[in-house]
Amino acid sequence: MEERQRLSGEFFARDGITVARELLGKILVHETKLGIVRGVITETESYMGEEDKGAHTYGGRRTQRTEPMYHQGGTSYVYLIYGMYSCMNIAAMTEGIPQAVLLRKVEPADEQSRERMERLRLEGAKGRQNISTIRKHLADGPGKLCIAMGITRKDNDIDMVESPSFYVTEGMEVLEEQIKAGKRIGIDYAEEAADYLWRFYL
DNA sequence: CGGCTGATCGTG
DNA sequence: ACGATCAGCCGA
Repeated sequence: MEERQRLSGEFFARDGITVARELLGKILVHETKLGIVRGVITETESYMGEEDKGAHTYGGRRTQRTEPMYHQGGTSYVYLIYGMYSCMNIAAMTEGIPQAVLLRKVEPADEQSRERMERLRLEGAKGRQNISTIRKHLADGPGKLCIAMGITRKDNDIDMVESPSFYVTEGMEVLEEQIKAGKRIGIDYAEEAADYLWRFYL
């Protein structure tokens, strides 16, 4: 298989909106218990530091949980949501500036990845869902994305610029006009910030 | 397809 | 107590 170039520290050292837009079409790579799984990123959201009412770091909340958001661009931030799902983010900017990009959706990058993602999702669903439902909604949400790519909180606070098993590579070319924007999901409490068009998708 | 709701637990 | 969610169930 053709090896693609890994994204550099410079890529992630930019603001969270630029990184969220530029991540579309790139390939998230994770070594799982079933082997390597590759997913093309097709939906992201930006969380913009201490001023963003929708962000965990709003008001400068630097706690054990939010610490990875403060780390250098390219650091993973994986947290537990609603008691049972994980959300996967990648920090943007530099140490001390807590911007991050939530990964909301991926598509399998190849057939082997598709098979592995289906198996991981079947396992994660514990028999509550049939294979056709899983195929239709393989990784189309932050929780499902994490299950499909085998991402857990063990993968929190990883330097994705250096890690041998968790990183992002170049992928498909994306033109500006292919990028759509909308309101972020699930942050109705964030007042005016709930209306910012900081969700990006293809 | 759209709206509503229970599940479940680490964090502050 | 409270979620950067999901899946099942309902009605259209």
